[in-house]
Amino acid sequence: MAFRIHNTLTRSVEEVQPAEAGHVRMYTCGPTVYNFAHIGNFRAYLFEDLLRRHLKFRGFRVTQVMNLTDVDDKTIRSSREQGLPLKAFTKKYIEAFFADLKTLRVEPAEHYPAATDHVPEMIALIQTLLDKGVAYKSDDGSIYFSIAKFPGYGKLAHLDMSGLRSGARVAQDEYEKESAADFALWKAWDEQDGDVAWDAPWGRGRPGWHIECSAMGMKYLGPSFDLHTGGVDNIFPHHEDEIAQSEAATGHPFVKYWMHCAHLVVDGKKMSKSLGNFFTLRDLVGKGYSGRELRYELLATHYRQSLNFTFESLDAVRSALGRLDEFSDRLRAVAGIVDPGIQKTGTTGPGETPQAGISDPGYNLPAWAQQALEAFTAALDDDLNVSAALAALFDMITAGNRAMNEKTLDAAGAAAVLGLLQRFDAVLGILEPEQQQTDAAAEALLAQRQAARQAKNWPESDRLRDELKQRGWVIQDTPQGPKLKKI
RNA sequence: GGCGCGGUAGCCAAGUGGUAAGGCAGAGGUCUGCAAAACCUCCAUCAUCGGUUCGACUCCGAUCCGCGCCUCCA
Repeated sequence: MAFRIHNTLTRSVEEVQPAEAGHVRMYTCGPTVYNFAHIGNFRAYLFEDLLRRHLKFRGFRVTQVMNLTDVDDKTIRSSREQGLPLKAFTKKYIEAFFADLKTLRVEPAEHYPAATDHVPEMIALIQTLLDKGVAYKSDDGSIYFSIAKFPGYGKLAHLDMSGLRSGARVAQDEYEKESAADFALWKAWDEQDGDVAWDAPWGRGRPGWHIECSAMGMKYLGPSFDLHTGGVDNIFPHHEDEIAQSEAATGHPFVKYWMHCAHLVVDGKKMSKSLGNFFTLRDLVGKGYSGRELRYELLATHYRQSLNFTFESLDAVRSALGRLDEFSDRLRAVAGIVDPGIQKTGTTGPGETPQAGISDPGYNLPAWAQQALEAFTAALDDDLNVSAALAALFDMITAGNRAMNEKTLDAAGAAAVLGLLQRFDAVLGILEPEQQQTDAAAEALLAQRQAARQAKNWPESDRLRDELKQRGWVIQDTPQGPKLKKI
């Protein structure tokens, strides 16, 4: 089995074969840092994270670049409205972005280049395009790319540009372009830009949007690299234009595989502020959802399928994760690893922190776990079919719980399955629970209840259980003793 | 108008030319002092209408509905 992905360029599923064997170079379109990112944005970043993690799971070395677009119309406008220099304005949102990625357990990329730190590279690229005659300067001093000079234009979006040249849709204010579909490589300075400007050989101004990704992608990954991703809305014009300007400049194919994730909708509708269904990650964390829960919700749908975000399904995630945690706890108990979540009353305190061997997966794996590993791998190999991978995981949980009920899983087997879970989690990033804070008062009540139980004082025992429930804790009586779970 | 994606159980969501994964919720049962957790059992004929086929949810056509792109939105 090999890892196969859907390539937008060919509209077919292809095996991942990087130019350099075993090393994938990928460019993932990042945020425009003029605001807090919303959950739709993070759906894309989580898709990219899954891609990255599965590549690594498959043994590839990954070099990932994610750009930070810190100069564009909206960014300039907002920074001026707030009376802040561009860098000072974007700093806040860049920091928020990285904090949000951490909340969602996204693995860091190798490079996070900011557009404003790479203007010289962009100028050089534009100069090359001017020298080659595929770009031209308009009356106002802007530089445009002439799509008529690039025969392959439209190959990614599968657009036939001939129909667009009629001029019917040319906007009034775009008279300076030779063709309506030509796009800006460089925008001449105007008053609205304030002090946001750089000097180029052809005049003062700022780079167009598309050029940053070409310049930075090539700088960090080479003139030709393996993978480029983004949301479907980036296919045209952004990625189409990247291909045109990059390939026109270098004469080499820019990117081998293009992957695009579908959008997220909320309750079946496009997310918009006017509908009141627009959420940033921060909004949802504020409503009490954890990064882990949101990660699961945003990750569990296949990336090429539009994701219907609902609070109902987000609540379902909480239950599903609870079952995952329960399974890990049981495995640890069987493996003889003291679980910090299990409060043993009586002789054993929670002091011992054993480093019991999480053995190398593959050894001692029960048949059902081996089967799960194979199904899990095959699912993700098939264009990141994460839903099927999760199904394999849950099938394993059912089989594993059954084995533990029947006492057919020994300590070594349990340790091996724990090791397998860790391998799964290297890809999914959802299995490690959030730190559960301990509550001394609750533990005292738990001990009292245990004493009441030993005295067979059931009314008192039940009363204490109710009291704990009031405080947000539910009790589970296990063979290892009673356990507290946060509701 | 052009191009593209999708409509699968109460909700979320995979999938296949031969009679539908998984999760959540729900019902019954086992276990438990009672619970909780776990396990077992049950719970859909795949938008509609035609067609192709021995056989379609899966292929083709039409219709309805939802969503996206068609110049800077992941």
